[in-house]
Amino acid sequence: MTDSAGRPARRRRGAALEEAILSAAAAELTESGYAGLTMDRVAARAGTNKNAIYRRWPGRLALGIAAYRRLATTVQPPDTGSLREDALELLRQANRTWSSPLGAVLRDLLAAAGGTAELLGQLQDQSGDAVAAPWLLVLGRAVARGEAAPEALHPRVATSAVVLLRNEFVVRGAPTAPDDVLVDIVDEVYLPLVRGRGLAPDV
Amino acid sequence: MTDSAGRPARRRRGAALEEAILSAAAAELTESGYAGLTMDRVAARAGTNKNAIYRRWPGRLALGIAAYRRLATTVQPPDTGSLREDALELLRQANRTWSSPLGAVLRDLLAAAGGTAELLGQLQDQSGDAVAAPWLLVLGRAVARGEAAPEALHPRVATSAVVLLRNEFVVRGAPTAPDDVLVDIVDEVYLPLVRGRGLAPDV
DNA sequence: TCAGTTAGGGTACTTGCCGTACCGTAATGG
DNA sequence: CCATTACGGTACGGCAAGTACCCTAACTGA
Repeated sequence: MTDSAGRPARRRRGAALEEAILSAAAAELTESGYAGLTMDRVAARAGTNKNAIYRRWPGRLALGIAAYRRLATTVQPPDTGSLREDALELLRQANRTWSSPLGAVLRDLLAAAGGTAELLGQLQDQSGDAVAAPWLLVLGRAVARGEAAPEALHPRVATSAVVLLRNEFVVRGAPTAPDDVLVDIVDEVYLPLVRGRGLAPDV
Repeated sequence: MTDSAGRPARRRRGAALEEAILSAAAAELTESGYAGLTMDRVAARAGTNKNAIYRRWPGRLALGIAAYRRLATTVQPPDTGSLREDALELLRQANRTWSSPLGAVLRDLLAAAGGTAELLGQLQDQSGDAVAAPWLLVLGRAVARGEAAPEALHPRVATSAVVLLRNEFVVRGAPTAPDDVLVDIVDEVYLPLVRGRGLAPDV
């Protein structure tokens, strides 16, 4: 016996079923966003039912986060030899991510997690620490080249550009940030910040 | 005839009814947050029914935004004579706002508006432009005192501190940001940024 | 003053989705 | 080969958004 999709009647269990559920949830997430991620649809798409889902995840949000994790792409740290170009490239990558449908998903998940540190932590790999690493890498090279002050190797300083960019998405409803904005952030904020430190400590 | 709350049986219309609805919605928002803002409860609390609400606002989100606007407090720009203290005070005000129940409401509303520029614009008065003004004011005074470079009078530069603080709330689930973080933002990012500009234009 | 019009009030209903419960049965492991 | 576990099917209960009607109070202007 096979169903209409040709799925064998063989009953899946354990990892195989979990894989099918996550895959279906990820597909729903990309097609319809988090708002369209309903338990019924995921179950139907995975060829199973809600029991199997609730046995693995406590609710819709947890499933959404788990499904998102397999969609998130990792950042590729550039190495152009110029801090300005490296920073712009990182911002452009971030801009592409945030302005893609996946960016909307991530924003919805962050909002749904809304202060639940436990769940937020599972997203932080993609939105927090995983973001800081490439910036510190790029900035470290710039420091070695003398393009930036060593004091700038500070997580908050290093990631300030991408935080400012994210603000564009949160406050403006911009579907995508124009390249001007990225250039502005780099030239008006980021480069002056990482270069011009240690000027006059006490004013 | 009066109902159990003592409301006169006189049927309210127009502005009076709208006021009652907004007032009820604002109360629900403060007590139960945006998640607890249901049309039925607002209608019951206002002593009316959902018809009157839907005749004025297209949906729950629009009502939530309208109700939020009457809860939002305006920023009081400090003038301590020191940019560092002014900036810290502005950050502390922002920190109080974001960490209050109202902050959670604002975050939920921003998320629910999620890219709808039209609705987002109605919140922008509270989260965007209204934020920039006091920072530019404070920074303008600092420039006059010689505490900051004139080039720093740029909206993106002037508001960078508060944007970084907001990031703490979005990424970490922190209910409130420790004062250390505010000091860190001011000393490690903001002051170096607004002071140390115009160092070496071409590197 | 008195129709005629507008806008509230009351209520019931449809739809959608989360989360739960129950039961029969296939898969698995000893 | 049987006991146990986990999946499939299905049916609910609950809640909230949004819609549809109908009745009636409040306003409007001739």
